[in-house]
Amino acid sequence: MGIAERKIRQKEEFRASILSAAWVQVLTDGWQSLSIRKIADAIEYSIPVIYNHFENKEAILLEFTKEGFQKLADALEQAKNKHTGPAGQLEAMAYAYWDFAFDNKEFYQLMFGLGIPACDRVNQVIEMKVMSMVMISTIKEAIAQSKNKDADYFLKYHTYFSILHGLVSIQMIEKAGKPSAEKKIILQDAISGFITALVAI
Amino acid sequence: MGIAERKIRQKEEFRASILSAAWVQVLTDGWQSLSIRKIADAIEYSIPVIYNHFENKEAILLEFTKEGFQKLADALEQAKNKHTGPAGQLEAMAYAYWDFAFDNKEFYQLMFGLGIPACDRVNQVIEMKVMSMVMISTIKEAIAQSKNKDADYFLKYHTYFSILHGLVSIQMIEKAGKPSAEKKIILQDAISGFITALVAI
DNA sequence: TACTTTTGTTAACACTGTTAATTAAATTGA
DNA sequence: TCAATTTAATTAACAGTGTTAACAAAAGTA
Repeated sequence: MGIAERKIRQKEEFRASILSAAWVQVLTDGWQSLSIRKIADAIEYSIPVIYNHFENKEAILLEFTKEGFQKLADALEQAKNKHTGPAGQLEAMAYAYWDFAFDNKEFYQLMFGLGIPACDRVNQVIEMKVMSMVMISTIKEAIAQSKNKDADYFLKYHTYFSILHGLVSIQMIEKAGKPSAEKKIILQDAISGFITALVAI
Repeated sequence: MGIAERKIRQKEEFRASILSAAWVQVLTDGWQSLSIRKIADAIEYSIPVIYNHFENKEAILLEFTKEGFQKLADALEQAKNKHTGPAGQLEAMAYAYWDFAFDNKEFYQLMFGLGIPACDRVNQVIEMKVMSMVMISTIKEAIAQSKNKDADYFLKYHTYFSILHGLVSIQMIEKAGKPSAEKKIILQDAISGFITALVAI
């Protein structure tokens, strides 16, 4: 009797329709405004049916997080396979990473918990510009004393800032507590590379 | 008549008490669980009084965001002033940045919209490890072909990943739309520095 | 057909931010 | 000092949110 098989198939279809409806919501209004109620409304079922297929809202987000990392991994692998040498591969993967992030913004923001609220907020915080200025002035001095005096200070500032934020936020995502003192060598490694490239070259 | 002055002073105290109560909430349960109702409860006033001092919840968060950036700017400046050469300053500022982030985790997460949800999520996503493996294997190859064959591949992977994520997320925070093709030179700049340090040294 | 299991719905709970209408308090003017 | 006015604070509600217990309807099994 194929009844059991059909039921499994139907359950799978139902599950897919939930994810599909959720995805439409996300593309329209972002993760913040995704709600179980809206999904239920879109698939024209009552709210609790969704809980027959997903334990909670978090489980739905987890599904998309997995999908996102799978897509990213695929994109990186594909970029890697187009080159032979590891240096070229790392460069190609970097571009692929960048492209993935901005071509799949919703995925990326979910995967790394990038809250959009800060987006609107940060831009009206002049205090941030104070911080920028401290960084930029030092970068300018460094360039002035370096061999490559026509380096783009704003570019270098952006790089410096991004490296710092990247190190910190990846660390925060991966582990909850304070990072061990040893973890600072990651910072040391990354920033010494930057400074060397900035000053000595 | 000092009544007006007293009223202004009281209003300022009230405002401060709201922020103070909010901060206690944040330290206890994080940004996600901060609510107007809990603040009102803590200061033993009804809910709407809060709206006499802050336009909305976002305005309260904005206040803390400003404070956070001010603290960060101060920390950076202080670190900078302990050194004379720009290279040493940039290094010291990097450590100060790192320390600020982990000593003021709540501030940092608010300032850069780091959603904690991803924290719990990411750790149970095996798909992320697939992505890591693609990166790590390439890093390993690069090290094998480099002059410094006993470089720590995991450290280098972490650095590579952090640079990429930092560049992307800073870009996403600063501007809403897709970054122009020119913005890719930031990526090129940062990643070429990393690859050079990894392979050629 | 009668029984059992699965599936879906209604209604509610406990929250959230925000605001209109109303009452209480404080200040001002006569 | 007393009435009028302005300011401050409250109650109650609106429109949402995730989640779940209790119940009804449909489907499958004997």
